Amino acid sequence: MTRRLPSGRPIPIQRTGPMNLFSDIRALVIGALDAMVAAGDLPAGLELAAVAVEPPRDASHGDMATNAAMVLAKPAGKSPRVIADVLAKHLADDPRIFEVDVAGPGFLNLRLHPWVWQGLVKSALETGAEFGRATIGAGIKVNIEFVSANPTGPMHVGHVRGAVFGDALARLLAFAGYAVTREYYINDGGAQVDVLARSAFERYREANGLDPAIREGLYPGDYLIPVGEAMKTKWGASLIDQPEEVWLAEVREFATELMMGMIREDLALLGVEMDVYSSEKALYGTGQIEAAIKALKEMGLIYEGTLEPPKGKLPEDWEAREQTLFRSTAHGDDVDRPVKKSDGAWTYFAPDIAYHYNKVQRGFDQLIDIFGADHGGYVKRMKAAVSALSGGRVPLDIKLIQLVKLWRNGEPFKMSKRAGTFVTLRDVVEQVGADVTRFVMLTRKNDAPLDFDFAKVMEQSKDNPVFYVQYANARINSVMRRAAEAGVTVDDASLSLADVSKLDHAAEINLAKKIAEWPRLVEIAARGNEPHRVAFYLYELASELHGLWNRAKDEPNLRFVQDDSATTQSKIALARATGVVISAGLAILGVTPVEEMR
RNA sequence: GCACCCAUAGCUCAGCUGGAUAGAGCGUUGCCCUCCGAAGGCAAAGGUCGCACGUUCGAAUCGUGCUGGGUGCGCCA
Repeated sequence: MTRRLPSGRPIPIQRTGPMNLFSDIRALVIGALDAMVAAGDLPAGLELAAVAVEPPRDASHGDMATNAAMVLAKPAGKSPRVIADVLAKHLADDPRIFEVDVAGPGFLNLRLHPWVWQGLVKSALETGAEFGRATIGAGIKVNIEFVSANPTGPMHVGHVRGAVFGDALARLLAFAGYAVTREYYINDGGAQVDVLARSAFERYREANGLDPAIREGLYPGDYLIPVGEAMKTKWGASLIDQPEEVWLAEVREFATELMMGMIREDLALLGVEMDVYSSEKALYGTGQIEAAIKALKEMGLIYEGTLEPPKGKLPEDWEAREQTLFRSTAHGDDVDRPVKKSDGAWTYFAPDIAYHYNKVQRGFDQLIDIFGADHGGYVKRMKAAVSALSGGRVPLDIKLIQLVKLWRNGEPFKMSKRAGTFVTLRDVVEQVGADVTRFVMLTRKNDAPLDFDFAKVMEQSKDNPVFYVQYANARINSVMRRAAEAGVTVDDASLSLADVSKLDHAAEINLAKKIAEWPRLVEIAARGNEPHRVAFYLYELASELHGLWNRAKDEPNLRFVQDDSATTQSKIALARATGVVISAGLAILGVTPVEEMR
């Protein structure tokens, strides 16, 4: 039977099937509202942006709910019930709609025919890994700057969360249709790289058989020993008796480069790859800082002045001094910020302004910075600078990443170089693996602190969300193997032709409904720059699958593998569609799906 | 003193550009293993969403003011 629209026109066969059912149904609602305007039931020119179609909180209310009648009641000057009643009649004409009812203050609850959900299983199989890919990004060029750890040593556990978050956000936005650039800002222009050079020089003396003098304030880490040896290979003993002025710049560059090599390796261990590495040092002496400050000056945002001392916590050596200041208060900041120290040298903020100016000039439509929570004080001034330098065109979103609290043997512990409890990124990845590390780091909102317990994240039980999700995928693979052994063809092409109308049990439809939420979830997560939503969704999806599985103990007709091979195939299609979404979700988190639990 | 972040069940946390009776896991209590994988399953109890006003048809969600915790506040990066 050919399905027809209310107009009588046959519904065109969709090659890929529905993708985002929620936006499809929202389009249906908008269309119906337009028809109501045409029929004079609603005034023209209504703002429809607030009309939403969402899953109801309580599943007993139906499959989807729309608030259209309530948000339009006031502007239309009609009671919500009146609008809802007419709208319901329009919606009921659509072949996908099984039932519409008006509830509460004017909600419209929709129930869809089972074939809509069953068809979605097919869509997921046909589109495979692309299922859920969104277009809301519309090719917008977004730059995500993250990690940006100082190039003075290996990455430690404190850097891991930001690295994982940034990378997952990049993957998420790419999946949502943005053109994403991952970028690392190398802080190689400040005093800390001089300290690095001096520390490396002591290890160089050590490599030449002399006692290293690792004074207070130098970096004591062993990781500099190979740097000293590499210096010996390069320079022999020729630098040993030279004064610092002779070697500092050269050694600084040499050591920084080796540190960056180490950091790149650390990132690779986590599966993080940057597209661009930008150097702070490269901004000095090239006129870029001066150009950025000049641009601000031309807007009247740079002046010479004296800052008020902070109230309540007056530094002991406070002394009012005139400095070059950026009028960040003109763009939402609380006080103006210095771009030059009192001795005339640039503050750290100045090259940062130039760097963000550079990103704006490279043509990015949106900037995202990922900072540690301790850099919260920089948010307003950085936003002010970007707002000024882009003429308000380029939004800057700054995500602050809260601390990770480490637990071992049920006891919290703090990192300390002296106590030997300094935990490197490498330590973490080698102990628990990159997949577990990544998943766990993404099971919290970025602005909530996170507990990381080395024992718990490795635990193989349903209490561990990593395991729970991976186990769901393993179960899917397990039933597919069994089905194949029973002689059922289970490749995606065959499965997408399976008779999905056999999936008529409520528990099966519920799983299909959860799958249907995936494209919508991608959009919501991308809109808010919130990759953690993917992790929570995957947990819920896994939960639906496990629920169906457990239910099959009492109801054998729910088992994935049945005597009849056609029935098996349709049930495997559902399992496989779930697997497709789990794999797609894990790919956004940067986690490898496992096929078997061992 | 000021700014930013946080506050939801005994614990750890979700909660969708404001939506209906606020959810999950752990823990507690009670049942259940001949069953595609019991490294579990089913069910129950458990909440003035920190407090108070306000906006709204409707507030955990938005605004203001408090309380409590965290982070930061020129001459570090």
